Amino acid sequence: MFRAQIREEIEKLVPKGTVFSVERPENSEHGDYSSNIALVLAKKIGNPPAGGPKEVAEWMKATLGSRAPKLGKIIERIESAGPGFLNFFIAREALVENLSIFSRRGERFSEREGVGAPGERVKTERNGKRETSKKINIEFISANPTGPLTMANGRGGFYGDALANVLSAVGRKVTREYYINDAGNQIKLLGESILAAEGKIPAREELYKGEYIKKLKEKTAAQAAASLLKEIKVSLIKAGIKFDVWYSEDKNLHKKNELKKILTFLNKKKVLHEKEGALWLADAVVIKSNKESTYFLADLAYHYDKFMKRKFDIAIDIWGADHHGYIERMKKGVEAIGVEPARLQIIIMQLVRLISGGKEVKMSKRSGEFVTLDELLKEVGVDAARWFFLERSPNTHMDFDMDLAKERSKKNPVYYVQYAHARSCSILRKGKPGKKADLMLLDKPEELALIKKILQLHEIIEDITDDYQAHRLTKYVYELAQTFTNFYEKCLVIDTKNKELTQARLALVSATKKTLKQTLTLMGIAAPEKM
RNA sequence: GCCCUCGUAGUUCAAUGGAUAGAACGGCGCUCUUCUAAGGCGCAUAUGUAGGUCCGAUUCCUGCCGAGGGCACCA
Repeated sequence: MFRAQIREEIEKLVPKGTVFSVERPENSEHGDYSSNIALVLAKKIGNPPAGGPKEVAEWMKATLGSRAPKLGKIIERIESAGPGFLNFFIAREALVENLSIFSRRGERFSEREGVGAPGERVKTERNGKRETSKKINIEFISANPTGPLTMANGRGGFYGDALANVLSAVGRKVTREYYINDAGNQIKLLGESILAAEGKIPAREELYKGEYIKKLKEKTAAQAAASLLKEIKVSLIKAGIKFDVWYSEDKNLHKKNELKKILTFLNKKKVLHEKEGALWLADAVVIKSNKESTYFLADLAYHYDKFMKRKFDIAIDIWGADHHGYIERMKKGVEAIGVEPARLQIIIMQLVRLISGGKEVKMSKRSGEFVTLDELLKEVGVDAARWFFLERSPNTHMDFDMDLAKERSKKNPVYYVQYAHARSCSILRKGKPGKKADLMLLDKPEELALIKKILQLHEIIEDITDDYQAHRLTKYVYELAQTFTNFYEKCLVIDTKNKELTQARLALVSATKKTLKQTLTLMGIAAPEKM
């Protein structure tokens, strides 16, 4: 809200296409928002007025101050500072007004409203276009049904789930999808692994081992895959990860002859060529010399289905780090289909190292030595597991310390945040906020800091909508919990000697509680009312 | 050998090219006869290395060192 408005007003004054920042400075002395526009502008034009960044900043300050009635309401003052920054200080009236609008809203997001002030749609893509109606397909986990989900699948799983939550919260039409590789070589290997475990055929290096294979005896490959898929679904329910579509490679592509159709389509486009008896698209094989199709061809058919048949505007694929080499091929593939490659967004989740007893636990799905998602959840709980995975940026090679998650569970940040929520509930049990609180009574630094923090959720959501960096949620909600706790320490909420102030503070606590719960809900983490 | 990701405090991680590089855990010292002490306050400690671009680099580019992962007519 504030950030977008400041940006809009500045844009009116500068040449079109000028790239500048409006951000929250770390140091509060630098205002609530700050912009580097003077630095950028001084270089581009020395005019008006001729001079360096500082002069430009002074000019911007004066101009914004007098020409922007909209800003006049929300900005108390503008300062030019440092090497040429423009610092904006939000007026208390504006904070209070927005908090009061915010307080009247329900606890859940409404798709129509988006997040933030009611009636205000989230603007995205930085160019201000309203794109809330975009259809987005988000495909994640998609582990082969050749074994149970591992804890590493949890990382992409929780991340994808939270990202999907955020995108739906701003009104995107989100489809959560799990692609089931129930055709091809892996399934064949699964069948042979069972036979080998039964001693019917000799064991080989590439076959799956592990205890779970033994439990599948007597089953055909297809039966085993179906049974494993069922287990995967149960694990996902336990993890609280929801899917809208379970897309079977076998049923939706192979059985429907889609591979042949995509081949014909690509042939017509003349993008395929023959080499050494195989058929290629760029430097990847689509039909092997033995006439079998490759996984890549199936993936082309799958993405054709996503973009052309089901008409998704954006497809987000969340893959493990071991697939990074596949990105370029896939991008070229969708381009060959006739889809702008930017519509395919691939997020790579780096590998997770599991640390137990101070040592790395080596895992390998094929050898059957791995920690399953079920085991992880049983060990540390869903909330802690979600928190730790969501806390990290996708391209961080993260360590997951089991002992830390268990032993120090009381000091886990997730409990700190949940505790803040429980504490706010406890206060609200003792005093109910009335309808008419005079929020202008809130003027202590701790109160204002808390209001600002609450109103920031809107911007966090907006940022995630732009760049899919869902790990911002954990950082934000932790800061919110800290800001609230700080307020709690300094400001007595229920004060029998001052009923007006009590009402105002109760309204603030109520807004905090809602915001904590909303954010935790986006992350799929419980917000307990008592702890 | 080629490609991708990463290298920040004792540890695990933050930081759209911006101002004094933030947290948490661990360490040390304080702190409650007010609504949840699972709390609060204070202190110490960091950008692997050598260059380059820029008014400004943890961020972009190049070399080197180190860690992980990919380099199949597997999926």
